[in-house]
Amino acid sequence: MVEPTSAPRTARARARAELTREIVDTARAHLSSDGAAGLSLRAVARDLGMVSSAVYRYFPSRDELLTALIIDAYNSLGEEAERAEQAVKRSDLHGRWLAIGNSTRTWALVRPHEWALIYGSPVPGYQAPQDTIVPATRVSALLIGILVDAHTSGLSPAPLPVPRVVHTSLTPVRQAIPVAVPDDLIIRGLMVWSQLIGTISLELNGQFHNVLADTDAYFETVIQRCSIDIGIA
Amino acid sequence: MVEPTSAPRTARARARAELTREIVDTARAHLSSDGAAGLSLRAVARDLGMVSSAVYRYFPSRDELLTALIIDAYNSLGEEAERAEQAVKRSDLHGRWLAIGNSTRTWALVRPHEWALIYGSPVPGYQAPQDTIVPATRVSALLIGILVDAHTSGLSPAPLPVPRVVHTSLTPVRQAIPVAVPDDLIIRGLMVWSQLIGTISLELNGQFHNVLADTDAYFETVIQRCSIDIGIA
DNA sequence: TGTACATCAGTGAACGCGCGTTCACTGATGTAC
DNA sequence: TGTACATCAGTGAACGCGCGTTCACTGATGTAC
Repeated sequence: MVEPTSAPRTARARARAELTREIVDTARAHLSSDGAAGLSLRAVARDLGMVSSAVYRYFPSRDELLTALIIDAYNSLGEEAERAEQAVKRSDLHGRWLAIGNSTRTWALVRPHEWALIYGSPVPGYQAPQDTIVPATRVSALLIGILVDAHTSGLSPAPLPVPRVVHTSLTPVRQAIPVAVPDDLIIRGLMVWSQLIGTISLELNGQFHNVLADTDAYFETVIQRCSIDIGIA
Repeated sequence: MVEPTSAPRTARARARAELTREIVDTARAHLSSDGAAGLSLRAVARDLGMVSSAVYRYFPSRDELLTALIIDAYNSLGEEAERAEQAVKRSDLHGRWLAIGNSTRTWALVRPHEWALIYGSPVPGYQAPQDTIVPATRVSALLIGILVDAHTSGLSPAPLPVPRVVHTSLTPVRQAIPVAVPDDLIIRGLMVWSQLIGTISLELNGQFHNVLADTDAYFETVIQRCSIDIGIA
């Protein structure tokens, strides 16, 4: 949850922690019916049987509540993907990737509005603060781990040439990768990540209507082919 | 535009066509500031110097106006992509694909909110009607054209096996493809299409912050690599 | 060509609703001596 | 251990705002004879 209040002592502190959680939970439920733009403090308060102004004891504004929801969503997805990935034998790079892909999609299908919150179009008038950056990277960190392992075990595919401009453009990501990995592999990783997020978003947004009859089967094929692209099939 | 009023005779009809267009144009402008969920009939009316109820002479409800915007957006993107693709020599499949990719991204960068309207998360409480289906397929129709040409000129890459379930799942898309094309190529096409839409959406949603310094260069590499995947590099 | 009637665009008031946020307040809980 | 004071959660009223949609109406434009 958002406030890592370590072992609240007093009754007051315990009540506060609990209500904070209840507010966030209720807000999350509202997301499903009205989307992020329609998230309303008053509606949340109503559901909890409190007066709308009372919520201000817990969140200074509607946007802070939104931020809490975003952070929670990233963490929830991150935990799910980590759990799935860690259940696979370390040496099974292919299996680790499938675990990430499948758990991410499953998470998204269960919580389409939370997915939209983190990977959908930005909420107008809302600017995500710095606090969301770290939780946002948990899934990609797992993918980076696989790429690094693939590289150090010499599995990577024959690299394609990478133009100088693109090499330079990769400077920011490279910060997030613990060891030196070839530009080509980074690009393959980025493309596979885009493919994953993009495919899930297209499915959730209904763009596969009149295109695919069975999105489960298609998705399975997509992640299988992605693992060929990064040389871990 | 939405109403293909062929040669309006009377002054009244001409005025009506013009005002309809002005309403849509104004609504489109409002999209940029507040997003689709915040689109307001009253605000549009105010901007046009009319009373809010007058808009109901032109659009029976807010949702109809949204529908008009969606159809316009699909058509605008479709026209742009078609123009770009048709400027390339028919035999240059690689160039045709680059034209589609680049024109689509350029269109999206200029009109991020219209992009969100058609490829972003669905507007809560709004259900797109049938009228949007045809304009929605213009870009993918161009891609299908390239795939067909690649196949008939024997350019396609060595096909990977496609599971039976996936074959069946492709039934709906196959309706949209004039000639018989191998399952493998259809899947490659779908993946390339997802890669295109996904990459552009990730860029617009700010997911490449702290990842890529130069998204132009990265995108160029992505579409180059996509054309390898569909065997037209 | 001129008149009578029908159609239509735009007005202005109203209905009923929801929202975020502020503020002075009461009463319960926690803390320091 | 008991009391005095400080902190805090929650109340209820209010401010000022915006929204979609309906309706009876006026006056201009179009049409049929």
